[in-house]
Amino acid sequence: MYRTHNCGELRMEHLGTEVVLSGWVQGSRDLGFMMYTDLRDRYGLTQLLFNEQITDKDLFEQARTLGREFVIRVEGTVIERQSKNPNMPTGDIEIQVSKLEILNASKVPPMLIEDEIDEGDDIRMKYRYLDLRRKPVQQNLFFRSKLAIATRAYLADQDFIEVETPVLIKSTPEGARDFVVPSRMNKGQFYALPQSPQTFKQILMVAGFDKYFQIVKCFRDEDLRADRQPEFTQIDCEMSFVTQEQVLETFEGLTRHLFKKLKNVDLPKFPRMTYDEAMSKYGSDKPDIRFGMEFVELGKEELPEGFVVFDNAELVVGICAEGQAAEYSNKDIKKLTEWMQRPQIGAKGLVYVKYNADGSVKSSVGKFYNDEVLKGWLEKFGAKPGDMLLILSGEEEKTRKQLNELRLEMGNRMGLRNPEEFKPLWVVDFPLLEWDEESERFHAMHHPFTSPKAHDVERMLNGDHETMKALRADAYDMVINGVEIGGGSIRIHDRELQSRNFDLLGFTKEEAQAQFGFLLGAFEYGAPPHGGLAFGFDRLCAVMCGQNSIRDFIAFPKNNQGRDMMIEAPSPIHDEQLEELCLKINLPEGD
RNA sequence: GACAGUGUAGUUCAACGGUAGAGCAGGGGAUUGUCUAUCCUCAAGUUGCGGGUUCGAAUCCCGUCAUUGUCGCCA
Repeated sequence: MYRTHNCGELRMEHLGTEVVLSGWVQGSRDLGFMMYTDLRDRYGLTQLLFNEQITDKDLFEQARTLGREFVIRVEGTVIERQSKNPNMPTGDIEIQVSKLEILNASKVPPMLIEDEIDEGDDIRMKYRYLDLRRKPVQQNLFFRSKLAIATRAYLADQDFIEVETPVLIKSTPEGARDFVVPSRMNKGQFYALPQSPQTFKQILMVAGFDKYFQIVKCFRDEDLRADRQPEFTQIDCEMSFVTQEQVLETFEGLTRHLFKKLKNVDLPKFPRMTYDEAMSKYGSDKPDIRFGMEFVELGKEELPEGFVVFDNAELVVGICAEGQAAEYSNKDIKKLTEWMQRPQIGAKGLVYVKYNADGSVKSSVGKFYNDEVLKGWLEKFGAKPGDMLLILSGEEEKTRKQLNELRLEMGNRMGLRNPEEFKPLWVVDFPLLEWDEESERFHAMHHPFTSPKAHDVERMLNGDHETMKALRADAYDMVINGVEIGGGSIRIHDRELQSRNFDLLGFTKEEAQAQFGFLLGAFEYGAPPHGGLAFGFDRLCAVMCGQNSIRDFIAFPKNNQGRDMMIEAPSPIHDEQLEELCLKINLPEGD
């Protein structure tokens, strides 16, 4: 037998008990006359004692050979510590070891298995099996497991059925780039890995399953970020005979349940915000509403002519940073301006107006506007003495986007983005279509099966180009703390409307038939009204734990280049494999 | 594809253009209750790689690779 107890459970009540423990050597403290060794497993740490006066001499010498991360099995007696450690759950007891067996020695590990993570990502990923021994990383994965189990339990209780959908499916040109898999039996042809089970879940609705969910891997071959992996997990859901309202209520219920169950947090009813409101107040379709600092636009009446930059701007808009007037010297403003001018943000400049504590006003555009005008701005922004306005101008869409970045940065600097605080909301009424200047055609903002709002159907069937841009969809996103957690829509279940949508998206009848014929076919045999959504499961884990990177919630994540540093994938394959698949590698020049 | 940062001992980081050094880890020793023990001591380097400038390069320049973050991209 390897163990009678784990390394986290022994207490004073076990005094005198003969126990067997197995685990990893965390480290040893050799005081000469006695030696302490910490034994670790997933449940905790237990101190082993080797005592000159009691321990057999050979056993003591054997204990001295133990190195970090050796796997050992010990037999011994639970005894009370003479000097207790109140900081550890097992700190009152220790094991007087009578027998030690080295199950497996270990090389000196390249990193310390301690809670504090100091190493760079590359070494952590290369030795992920060591990194995963760390408590904080293990806790993340336990959290993820509990979240998945709680999700299944909740949805199953609401009569959802979990159905697995295929991983080898068909490539479609819409949306993200597909990962493709060559088919040996169908030479020259390829499967694609699903970007999501979208069409399958709709088919399941046509089949009458009514309420479906799946915790499922999805694949997108796009560039990566801290919160984006090439393979990631969704809680994918679909329901029949529901309105948008019922979908939102169902999954707001799920989210509230998960926060209560895993974080003991009672979330309030989620506020709703239209896409247009989110864009005009926050410059983002995923606003972080843990703090205010909402956008305020300056119109013609507040902007007498004189400052040519503002005079010619499509939009002049700013935020009010409370109590920051005294915090920013000219030099700080200059640095902030340079930060805004980085190519990633691309602002041309940044205008400030300081409302000093003594009531005086100072501004970078003081030359162009008198104090009366500036005070008018301060009033419009609701500024108090001590506050500072930060104002941008330019093309409408770009300027909003830039100000969003500035607002978030100021929120960070001012400590307004508390990771322990959770502010969810629904963003609703997304546009149906998005005009793409490059390809000069419409893209589906959500996906090609998204239903327009009922009152927009008529306009969609008959309207002109500008009308199309203004169409709104029954599409919605759940946002928590500025992170898009999930999104979905009511789908089109009417074949005519779906055809029109494909039309608008620039599909010919033949293309639509070739890509989505199976779904269109299914829709001809009685498709129920349906809709659903998908949550980014990795992101939900990270947000609930107040972290930005999803990598620490994935057991074996990939790096920025999409490489698995531990198994060293992707990798070349053998010529025989290529031949079997009728593939030839044709690298571009220079590689 | 673009921008920025990083790359030095196993690891985390220092080092004005002038002898590459410290903490942790590791080896050896001391140590009568430690708990990230402590103290003494030893060992450890292609400064990512390739060029260039210079009397002299970890440091400056060019290229390249790796890595992180961001933009583009991600219906």
